[in-house]
Amino acid sequence: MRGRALDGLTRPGPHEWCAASRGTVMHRYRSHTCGALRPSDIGQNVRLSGWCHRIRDHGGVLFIDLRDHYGLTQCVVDPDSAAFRLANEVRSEWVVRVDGRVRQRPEGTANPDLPTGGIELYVTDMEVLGPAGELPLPVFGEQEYPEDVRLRYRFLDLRREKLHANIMRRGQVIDSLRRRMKEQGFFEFQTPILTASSPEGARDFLVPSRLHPGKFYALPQAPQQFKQLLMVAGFDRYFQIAPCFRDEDPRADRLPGEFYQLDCEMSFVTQEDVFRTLEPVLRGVFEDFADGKRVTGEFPRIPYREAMLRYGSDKPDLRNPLVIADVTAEFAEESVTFNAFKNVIRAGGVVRAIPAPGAGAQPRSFFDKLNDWARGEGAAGLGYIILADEDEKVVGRGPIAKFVPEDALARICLRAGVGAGDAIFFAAGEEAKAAGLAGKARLRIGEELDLVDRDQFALAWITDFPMYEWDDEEKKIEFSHNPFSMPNVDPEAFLEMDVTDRDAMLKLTAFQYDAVCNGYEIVSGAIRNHRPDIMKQAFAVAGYPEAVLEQRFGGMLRAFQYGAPPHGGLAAGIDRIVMLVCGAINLREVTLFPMNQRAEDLLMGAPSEPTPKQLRELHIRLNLPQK
RNA sequence: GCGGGCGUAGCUCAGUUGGUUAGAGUGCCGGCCUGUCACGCCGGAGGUCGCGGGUUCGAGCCCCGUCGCCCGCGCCA
Repeated sequence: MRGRALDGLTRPGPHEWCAASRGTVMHRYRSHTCGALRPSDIGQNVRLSGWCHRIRDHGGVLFIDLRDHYGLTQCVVDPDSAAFRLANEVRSEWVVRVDGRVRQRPEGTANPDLPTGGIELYVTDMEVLGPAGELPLPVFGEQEYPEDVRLRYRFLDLRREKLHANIMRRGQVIDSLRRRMKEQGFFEFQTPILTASSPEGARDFLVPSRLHPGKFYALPQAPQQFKQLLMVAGFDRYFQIAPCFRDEDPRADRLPGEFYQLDCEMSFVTQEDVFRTLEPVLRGVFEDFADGKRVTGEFPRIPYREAMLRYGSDKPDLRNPLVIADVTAEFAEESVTFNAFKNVIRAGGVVRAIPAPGAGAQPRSFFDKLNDWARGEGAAGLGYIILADEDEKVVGRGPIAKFVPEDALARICLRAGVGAGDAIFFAAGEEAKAAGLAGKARLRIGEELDLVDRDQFALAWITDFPMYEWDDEEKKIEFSHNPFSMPNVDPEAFLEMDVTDRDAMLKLTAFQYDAVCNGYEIVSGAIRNHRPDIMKQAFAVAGYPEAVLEQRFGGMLRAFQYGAPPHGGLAAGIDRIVMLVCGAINLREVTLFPMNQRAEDLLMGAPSEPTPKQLRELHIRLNLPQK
C-alpha cells in the first residue's frame, strides 16, 4: 500500500507554498506536502501537516507515518526531541503539524515501496490541530467494513486509499470526457434542475411550489427535452455532465435517487454520424484508464434481434466467447423425440443451444449445479447433451441424448459450433424467456469454464431496438424506449401505415441504440423524431390521441413547428463508466456520498421531516400511512 | 411490495448435537522496548449474542414475530 496510488497524480509543484530554506517566513501549516520530500531535500527544515496514518512506538524511538492527499512521510521522534512527550500522546487519524529536518534514512532502512521512502523527517516540534476519538472505521488497511458504518462515517471511508483513489479517478474520467467532447466541437450547457414532471418513464421526484399552492416542480430524469430544444434553438452541438433524478429502487449498478450522465445531442446528423463522432470519445476514455487492458478498436454493431438471439441479452458481455444458437428446427424434426421441447415448440416457443466447450470433461455435479441454478431462475431446467467421441464419431450422452438421433445431433453441433469433448445446454420456452435464460446460462457457463477474458473492455453498439412492444399487463402497444425516437422506416411510408396493424407495428424498429461494455449498458441514444406529423402518428400507434401528445409534450411539439433541425444524440452513464475503469462492482465505490438501498443519506440524515412552518408555507398537509 | 442472505466486543470474525464463566485477531487502556514501516513482547478493560416473545431443567444455537443492512425480483420512456 505504501505507494499511495494518488501520489504523483496531482502533486503540486515541489515548493508551492514556501520554502524555509529560502529564508522566508514558514507557512502556518506546511512548507511541503506529505508526498513531496525526496533525498534532494535532505538537510532542509520543513513543516508538514497531515493525519497520523500509522504509529510505531519503539519506546526510545517513535515512527509516525504522516499522511495527506499527496502521500505519506515517515516522521521520527526520539527522546532528544522537544516533541517527544506530545508525540507519545497522538493516535491514529489525529491531525498534526510537525516541524523538522529532512534526513537520509539510515543504511538499510529505506523503504522502496514509498515515493518518500529514501528520507524521513526528524521532528523537532509538533502541534495537534485536530484530535480524533476512537475510530468506528480504521483508515489504515484494506479490511472490509459494513456499508452502513462506511456511509455514516463516509468522511473516514473517503480517506482510505482505494475509495480516495476511485473518487480522484472519477474526476479524471470526467476531465477526459469533457476534453474529448470539446475536441469534437461540443459546447457545454446547463439546463434547469427545477422543471416539469415528465409523464413517461420512471417516477419523478417532486418539489412543492410555494408560489403556486398545490403545484409541484419535478427534478429532471434527464435533460432530454431541454437538449432537443437546444437543437431547435440552433446551438448545433450540446453536451453536459448532467445530474439525473429518478425515484426508482436501486441496484448494485443503479444508484438510488440521482446519478450523472454525459448527455449530448447533435443537429443535422444520421445515426452513422453519431457513432462516428462519439465512438472515439468512448473508446478514448476507456483507453485513458485501461491500465493495460485491451479496448475494442472499432465497435461491432449488433442489431437488437441478433443480440437477443446470440447473447440472450441486449447488453451482451462480449468478453465471453460463447454464442447461442437457435435449434428449434432441429428439435422439431420428426426423428427427434424429446417431447418436453416438442411441446414447447408446438406452443410457439423456441429452443436455444448454449455451447460449453471442453465441458465433456466436467463431473456430473457441473451439470447438476447448472440445472439447479436454472430451476432457481424459474425455468423448468436446463437440458444438456455431453458430446463424446466413439469410433471416430460424435455421440451424445446424458438424460436427453437418447431422444436425439445421430444425424440431428450432428446438425445441432454444427449450429452450436461444438464437437466431441464439448457439451451443449438447451433453454426452451417462449422466445423472450428462452433467450433470457440462455443469456444468463451463457454468462454462467462462461464463468464456470473460465472462458471470460477479463483483460479487456469489450465495447459494442446495439442498434435497431424495436419501436414498440406489447404491454401484456395493459394489453396494448407501448413505446419500448422513448417516444422521441425516429422510426426506422421511410417517413412517408410510416405516415401511410395502418396504426392498428399490431404485428406490423411491433416489427418496426427505431433509430434507437445503446452502447455496451462488459455486460453493462453504458450509453443509450437515438435519432429523434423532429417531425410533428410523424410524432402524432407514432403516438397514435400507442393509442394516444393528439390531445395527449399536446398535453404531455406541448412545449416540444410547438418547438418542432417552427423549424426543427433533424437531430440525435445519446447519454452515457458516467457512474457506470467510472465503475468499469475502477474495476468496482458497486456504484457506491465510485460515488462520494451515496445513499443506501433505502434511499437514505445516513451521514446528512436525508430525507428528513420538514418543520410545520415549512409545510405551512408550501400549503401541504401530511397524510401519512397507518402504521 | 416480494424473495434470499446476513446481524455475536469499537471493527473483522469463530462459536460443535441446545449444556460450566461466550472466544480469537485487530483497535482501545497500562507496562516494556532506539530503526520500524501490518514493529515486537507482557498485562487489562471491553458483550442487552439486533429487538420482542415462545419451546426447554437449560437458548448465541430451535420456533414465531419484528427491526436493520446488503443482493435480487417488481420498477427502471
